[in-house]
Amino acid sequence: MRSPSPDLTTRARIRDAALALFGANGYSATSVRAIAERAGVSAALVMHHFGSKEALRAECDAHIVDEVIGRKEQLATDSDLSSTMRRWLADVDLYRASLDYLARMITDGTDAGARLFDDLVDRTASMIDAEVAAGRMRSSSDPRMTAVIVAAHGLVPLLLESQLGRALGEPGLTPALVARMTLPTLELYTHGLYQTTDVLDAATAALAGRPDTTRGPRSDKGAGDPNQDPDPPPARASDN
Amino acid sequence: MRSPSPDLTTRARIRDAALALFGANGYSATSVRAIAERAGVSAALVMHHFGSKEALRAECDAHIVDEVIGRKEQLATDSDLSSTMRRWLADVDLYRASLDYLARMITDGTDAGARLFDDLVDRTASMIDAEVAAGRMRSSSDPRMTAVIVAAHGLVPLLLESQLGRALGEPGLTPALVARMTLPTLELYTHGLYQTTDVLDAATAALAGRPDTTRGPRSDKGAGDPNQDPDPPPARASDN
DNA sequence: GTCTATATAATGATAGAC
DNA sequence: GTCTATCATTATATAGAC
Repeated sequence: MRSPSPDLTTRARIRDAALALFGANGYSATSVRAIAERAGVSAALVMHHFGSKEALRAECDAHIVDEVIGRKEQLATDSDLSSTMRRWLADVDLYRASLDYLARMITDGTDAGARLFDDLVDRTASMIDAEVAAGRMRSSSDPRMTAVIVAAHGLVPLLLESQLGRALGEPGLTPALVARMTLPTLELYTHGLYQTTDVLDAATAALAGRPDTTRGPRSDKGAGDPNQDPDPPPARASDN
Repeated sequence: MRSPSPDLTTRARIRDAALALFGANGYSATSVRAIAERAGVSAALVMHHFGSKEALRAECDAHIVDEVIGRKEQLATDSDLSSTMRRWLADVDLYRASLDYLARMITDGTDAGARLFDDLVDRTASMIDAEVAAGRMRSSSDPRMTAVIVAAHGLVPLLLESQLGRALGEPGLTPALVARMTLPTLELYTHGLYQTTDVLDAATAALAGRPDTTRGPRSDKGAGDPNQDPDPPPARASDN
């Protein structure tokens, strides 16, 4: 499973070793010694090159950001988080270390992770704006929030890599699973999930003020899909 | 920000302190000493009660699972992850520690986290099945995958708590933001994002075999929304 | 049950030889 | 640039007094 360590400088080999271990086990669960061992050098050499464990992490952050923004990579390619993610996910096994590290950056609350996320949201917002202007996407009642939600949803394969894999009977996120996600995702983004506008109408009415009048033989709370029920219709309390 | 430590047994106070610190900083970044200090006891007492740091973690896991499944809580309430999440998110500030810990359980790849996720997926699948049968939701081309995706999307506020907050100009995930997410989420689940079925049709055709015929003046890859482009139409390579 | 004191191991980091 | 040897600190965990 280890990369056959190509022809890199020692410094780069150490950085890659750190990146892989930080990504797999987290920053504080990874010791400088473990990184050194994986890179095939002494622990002292790691310190010699980077000064401190924290500085090594910073260099990993910077390296991943460079990879995502594509400062090196083949020049023609798109150069944002979502397109890089798509490219990496298409060859999950090859890029697992980078994907894992990226996921930790975004969840661990580092500055670099925050910048990546904000950039992703901004680009998503612009993209949606353009598509709406072109008549290809619907406009939302809250474009900024919608952009945030869509951006966040796109990160799900990254954040839940192993869970998605296991829940679908595979050891991890395999290329086959990534491909299999495409259609259902597009279905969701094309038709939604609900057959009718009942739930949306009820929520709109509830937020507008009154408990909603258009409700028929309400089947009770569907019990499912998270982020529902803004505040479970106050069982007629305020206006009665 | 600390809970004024109510009238709990020492053992429970230690467990709550551990839960808060594990959730906020992660397991390996949290020392037994720090837990002891927060609980107002000696480090030795922590070991006396739980035997080891790892055992303490196990007890935290078990406690959160109990809270989620609702073994104690008010009896009438629903008792699964998604309804508990909804309840906790409605009072984010009060339940932040539990929410943070839950997020780590699910991403850290522990057994307990895996069980919670699988349970969430199963319940989501059942819910969707029932709604589809009742004519309130659309059926998917891949129900299992759709259930996994919907379940995963529901976890987003948990996993990206701080990112969502910051990207929307607030210090964290506030109750106001949680409420603000409802409508755009329902819009997405009701109408989708795309105005037309073009992208979905193209993907369906591409996956079916040929590079798709129904395509008009394709505006090029929209560059946005992750999980798109199953394999970017092979720029006529294989069939030519 | 709760503490102080301590054992033992691992950690990040430094010194200095080659 | 790279190593071995070592330091100072912190970690988990134990012993034993109260």
